[in-house]
Amino acid sequence: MDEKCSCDNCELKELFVDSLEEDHMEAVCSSKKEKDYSVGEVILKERTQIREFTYLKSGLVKLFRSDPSGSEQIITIAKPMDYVSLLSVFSNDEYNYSVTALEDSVTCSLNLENLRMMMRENGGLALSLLQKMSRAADRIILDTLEIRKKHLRGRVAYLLLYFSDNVYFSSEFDLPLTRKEMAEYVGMTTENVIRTLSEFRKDGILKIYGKTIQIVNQELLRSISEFG
Amino acid sequence: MDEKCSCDNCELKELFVDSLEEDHMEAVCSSKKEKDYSVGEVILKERTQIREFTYLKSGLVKLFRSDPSGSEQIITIAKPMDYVSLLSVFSNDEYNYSVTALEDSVTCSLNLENLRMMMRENGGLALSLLQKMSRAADRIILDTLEIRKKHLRGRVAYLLLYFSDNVYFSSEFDLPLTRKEMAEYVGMTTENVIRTLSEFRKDGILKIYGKTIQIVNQELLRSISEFG
DNA sequence: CGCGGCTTTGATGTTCATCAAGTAAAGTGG
DNA sequence: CCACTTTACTTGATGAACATCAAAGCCGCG
Repeated sequence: MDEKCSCDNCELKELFVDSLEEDHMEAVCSSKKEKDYSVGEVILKERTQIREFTYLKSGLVKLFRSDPSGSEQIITIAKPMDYVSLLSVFSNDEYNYSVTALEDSVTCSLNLENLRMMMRENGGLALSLLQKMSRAADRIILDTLEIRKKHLRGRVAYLLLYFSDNVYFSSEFDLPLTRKEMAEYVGMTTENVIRTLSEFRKDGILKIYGKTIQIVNQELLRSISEFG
Repeated sequence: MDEKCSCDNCELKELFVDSLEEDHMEAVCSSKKEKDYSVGEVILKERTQIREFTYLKSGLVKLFRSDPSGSEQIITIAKPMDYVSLLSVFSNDEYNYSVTALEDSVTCSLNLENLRMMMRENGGLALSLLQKMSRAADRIILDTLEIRKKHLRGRVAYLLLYFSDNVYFSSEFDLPLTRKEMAEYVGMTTENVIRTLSEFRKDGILKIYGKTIQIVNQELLRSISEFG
C-alpha cells in the first residue's frame, strides 16, 4: 500500500521470516487487510464461514462460544502473537467460536486460500505455522485442565496472576474483563468471583478500585493459585 | 522391511497420500518403527524428550497428565487416526502428558527430524498434518468445554455415548476405563461416577455387568447428556 | 487362601450455585 | 445536563450438588 511493502516494518514479520521468499512476501503484503476494532466489537462470529486467516497485531481479545440458552464460555484470552484464528482455521470451514475485542485491537487478515497455496509451495512456512498453532492449542488445553483442578479461590488467583505475569507485566493493572466474564472463563458464577475478590481484599492480598487491581501480597496469591 | 514397502498396505497410508513422493514414501517406510503394547503399558511418558512422531495404528489409548500429588487428569481418549502425539510434538521438546494403552495397541513412529525435513520440502504434507492436528486439538478443547458445562449425570451420559457412538458403534460394549479413570476424565470423584451409573441402572437406562454396559434407553441418555 | 486393587453404598460435611435485594456506575434520550 | 433505564457490581441467606470419609463386598492373582 505504501511506496514500499508496509509489512517490512510489521513487528510480526518474524512470524514468516526465513520462510517467505521475496515474491511471496509481496503477495502477502498486497493482499493483507488490516482492521481496527474498539473495545467490545465483534471480530469473528461463531458459525460463520472461514475465509481468512486472521491474527492479532495489537490489543487483547477473548475467544468464546455461546450456547442456545445464551450463556457463554470463554475459551481463552489472546494477545498479539497468540493466534486468533488458530482453532478450526485449518480443520473446519466454520468458526466454532466467536472473538471480540477486550481492548482496542488491530488485526491483519490473509486470504486463506492464498495462504494454503503458499504453504503447499513452502514447507518451511507450513512448519512454522504448525509450530505456532501447536503451541497455542497446548496452552489452551493445559490451562483449562489446570483451572479445572482448582477451587474457586485458586481459579481467581490463577486468573489474576495470568494478567499480571503475561499481559500487563505489573502488579497493578486494569482488569479487561467484567466479573461476569471472569466467571465465564474459569467456570464459576459471577457472585462467587466477586465474593472471592472481596475475600482477597479483606485478607490484604489485593486492593481493588473497581476494575483496577493491585496485588499486594503476591507470594500468598501465588500459593493460593497453586494449592487452592 | 518386506520385499516391497510394507506401508503400501497400511490403512493409514492415506494420511500421507497425495503428499508423499515415491522416494519419500520409501524413506518413511524404511525408517518407521512399529511397536506393540498390551493393556496398561506406557507408550509415552511425561517430561520425556520428544524424538519421534508417533501415531496409533490400532487399539485405544488415553492421554493424561499427573501432578506431584499423584492424581491424574485424562486429557482425551484417542483411537486410530486421532493423533497420539499431536500436542507438544511440534511446539515443545518434551511431552507434557503421558500415554498408556487402554486396549492392546500398535503404534508406528517416525523420526521427528526426518519428518520435519520432509515437511519443509513438501508443503502439502505439512498442510495435511496441520489439518489433522488442528482437528484433534479442536476436539479436545470443545469436548472439555462441553463436559465442564454439565452436571455429573450429564457428564457420565456424555462419556457413555462417546464410547457407544464413536468407539464401539454399538449400544453394548465393554468400558475400557475403570471407574476411577472415568472420573479423571470428566472431573468428578470415583464414588460419584459409580453412584451415577447405579442411578442410571435403577432408572432403567442402563444394564451393567461389571465393565460391560448395555444402553437400554438411549433416548433418555441422550437427553441427560444434552441437558444435564 | 489371603492380599490388594477395584467397586459399591451410606452417612456426613463442605463447597458452591441460586435466589433475593440493594448499591453503584454507565449509557440514553429529552 | 439531568432524569431515566439499564447494566455492572456487591452482600447475605438458603439449599442443592458434590466431595470426603468410612465400611464392606467382590474379584483376580500370586
